[in-house]
Amino acid sequence: MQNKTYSPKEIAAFRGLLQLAAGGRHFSNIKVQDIATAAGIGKGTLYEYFSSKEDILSCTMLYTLQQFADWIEQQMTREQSVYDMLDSLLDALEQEIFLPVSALPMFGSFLSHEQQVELGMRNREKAQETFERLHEYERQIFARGRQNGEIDPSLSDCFCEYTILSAFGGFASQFGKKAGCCSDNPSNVCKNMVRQLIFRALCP
Amino acid sequence: MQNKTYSPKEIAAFRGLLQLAAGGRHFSNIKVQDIATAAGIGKGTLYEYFSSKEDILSCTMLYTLQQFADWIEQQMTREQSVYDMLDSLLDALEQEIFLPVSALPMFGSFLSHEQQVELGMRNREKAQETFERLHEYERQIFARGRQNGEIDPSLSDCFCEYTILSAFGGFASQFGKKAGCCSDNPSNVCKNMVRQLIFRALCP
Amino acid sequence: MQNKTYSPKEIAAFRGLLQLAAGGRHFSNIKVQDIATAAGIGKGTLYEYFSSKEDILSCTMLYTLQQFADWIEQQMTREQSVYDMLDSLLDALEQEIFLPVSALPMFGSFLSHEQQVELGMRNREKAQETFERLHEYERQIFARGRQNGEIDPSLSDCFCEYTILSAFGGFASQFGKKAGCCSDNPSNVCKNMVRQLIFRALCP
Amino acid sequence: MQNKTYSPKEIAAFRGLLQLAAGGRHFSNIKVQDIATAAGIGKGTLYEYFSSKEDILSCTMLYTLQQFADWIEQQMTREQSVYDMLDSLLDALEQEIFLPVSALPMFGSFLSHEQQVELGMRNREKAQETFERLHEYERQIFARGRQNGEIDPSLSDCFCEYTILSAFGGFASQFGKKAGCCSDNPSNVCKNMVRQLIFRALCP
DNA sequence: TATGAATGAGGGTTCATTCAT
DNA sequence: GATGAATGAACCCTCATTCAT
Repeated sequence: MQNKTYSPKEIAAFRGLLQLAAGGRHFSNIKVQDIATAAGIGKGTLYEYFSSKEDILSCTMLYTLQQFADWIEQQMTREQSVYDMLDSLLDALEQEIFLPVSALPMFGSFLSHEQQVELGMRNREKAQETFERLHEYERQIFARGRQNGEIDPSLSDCFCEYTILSAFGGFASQFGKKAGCCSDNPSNVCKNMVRQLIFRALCP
Repeated sequence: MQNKTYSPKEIAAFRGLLQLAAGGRHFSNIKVQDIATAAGIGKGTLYEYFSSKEDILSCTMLYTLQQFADWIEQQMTREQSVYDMLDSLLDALEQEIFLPVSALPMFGSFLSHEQQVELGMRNREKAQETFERLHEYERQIFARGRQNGEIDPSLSDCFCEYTILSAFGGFASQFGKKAGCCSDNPSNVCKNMVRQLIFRALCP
Repeated sequence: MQNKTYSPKEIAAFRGLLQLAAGGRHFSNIKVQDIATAAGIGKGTLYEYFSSKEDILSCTMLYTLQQFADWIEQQMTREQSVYDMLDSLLDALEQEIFLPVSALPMFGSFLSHEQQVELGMRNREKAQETFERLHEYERQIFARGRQNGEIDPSLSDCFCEYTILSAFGGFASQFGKKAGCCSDNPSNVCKNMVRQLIFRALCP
Repeated sequence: MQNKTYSPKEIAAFRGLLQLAAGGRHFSNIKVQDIATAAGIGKGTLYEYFSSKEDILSCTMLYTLQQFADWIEQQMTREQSVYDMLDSLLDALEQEIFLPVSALPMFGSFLSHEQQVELGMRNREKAQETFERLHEYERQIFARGRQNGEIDPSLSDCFCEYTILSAFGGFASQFGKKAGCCSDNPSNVCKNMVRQLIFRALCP
């Protein structure tokens, strides 16, 4: 239950990588030197904490998943509606509280399924545990949404999840393009679209 | 207006690359030798037709965009509802008529925005032209949908496009995972979810 | 029974490595680039023929063993005394017919026993076969020597082999020092010492 | 004349390195961390006493040479035959009194001549002095052997030295292979072969 | 025209050395 | 004094690109 604690250098590496990923670069195009520079540490130092470049990715993803799960857990204690929670999430992403929004794709289609499966080589158990934690929260949130009348009770958890992931996937994609099709404050427009898509798709 | 015609070797290269991308591999992880092998031609031959590995990608994307635009154009001549057209599209993707469905992410969030912008190095004009063709079709389709009562007239083109791209992005992502959260025929379940998401998000 | 045939590039690599080893450098101190340069080919080319730096060593050793076994086989057909054969061997080494004499240590104490055992990873069978061929020749030569009255019949094959390896080991070691303790033509003095050591140790 | 005295940490480093070398590993394959671990001290501490990895080797060699010269000097005071002294030496090596026998190659062909020359960077004078001491003892021992009728008077010091070095080189090499060609107590067999080779080669 | 052998720039990784504690 | 975390030069190896055939 207790999350692993990370050394400052490890966290620097995580943040460095996420920052680079936020630039839209694929992991294959990110050099170890880039991560080191972004983290403000020496290249060799990375290998004191990680066994390989792949390991950096896998640990970064686990770290982020854990941060995200912790954040969700905390949100769940507040008595808020599903859509309020969604707004909090959009704000948190934008403020890069636990993840630069632009790094989202790294957790989605950016990774091949194989890579996502391999994610855990070193962390398989922790990752599995965290995934299950997140799934459990998800189930609770959807259940609450159905009770509140926010989510159409006829919709399956599977569809709800697909809706949300798609909306965020599109969000990150649009966000990356900065301007998108709409001209004034792009961030707000994007957020509104995410909110609207999810609302329309899930409301009774 | 006239699409460039491609030699058999070029088409072999396109199909080879799309086939590899369909495996979920990112372009950076695909070797030139892999493309040559998948295309059934020699590695050196690729360089007779393309100036670089990047060029292969950019030409493949243009080729696919053109194929897609041609397909849409053809569909538009038929008097079908927007949702029928959507079904045709889902079938076409599944039958890999112009694009292995799993290669879709390569055209979406898989590519950084920078890469998408660079797409055209060699093909900028052609690509721009084709994008505009597609946008024009899109506008016509959305307009038709609003007239038919299939699309809520209060929704902007921007939101409609975002909805459709998100749904397909999620589709490709789920498709790549083969099984997904739902057990029986995954392809049908996926298609139903795409259809349902778009319908619920756009209907009046 | 048929030795593998080698491409010109492979042979160039073998000769390049032996030439470097002849300089007395240990394998760990020889860079892949050094081998490539000594062989007169590109660094990348080496990896078209060998899977790793270790593989270059292991193949070079097998090649040399085979060359040596072939040479011995050929010598055995001539009706010469054991000491004449010894002289031929000393000459052949000096003329680098199959091995620069200074590279001899590479086949002796230069390599740890573990390395010698691992020698064959890729070539284990071929190496074993060649070692056995050499052992068989050795037995025949010692037997002939005993019949000729050149070798004391009371001496075991084991002691004879130890004597010869020690003498050549010392030879290579002295040879490497070029001058050694004796001033005029060092090569001849060395050769005479090898001959004398073996003769005195083995004669009846 | 007075040997340098060494601190306990220096001696720990010497012993650590010799122990590792006894495993048959070449100096290039031994990491500084390995030496530190084998010596039971911190890696940084090594650099308090030695200027570089090379320096550790060079000092270890000088240390061992001095230990050896002291041992020989002590043996010379005893009135024993050359062959008795040889036996004492074989026993001492086996009991690792001043040098693990398996580390012998490091002092022989294991090192390129260049390395042996460079040995003294920091210790050139001390090393030269010790070498000369050893040479002087050697001369006295050979002279005594000739007087005793143990060594053929017609043999030069040069040949005698070559014989002994070769025999020990072969000894170390065989020793490293543990089993060798002879099955029962390998150590005894090896020692017997050394003794026999030297005896047969040098006796009148 | 089509090819793949050859290449070397560039990447991931190791490890001798330094230096703050 | 003793340490080991931090470092980056230098290594092995990959792979996009070229070019002789």
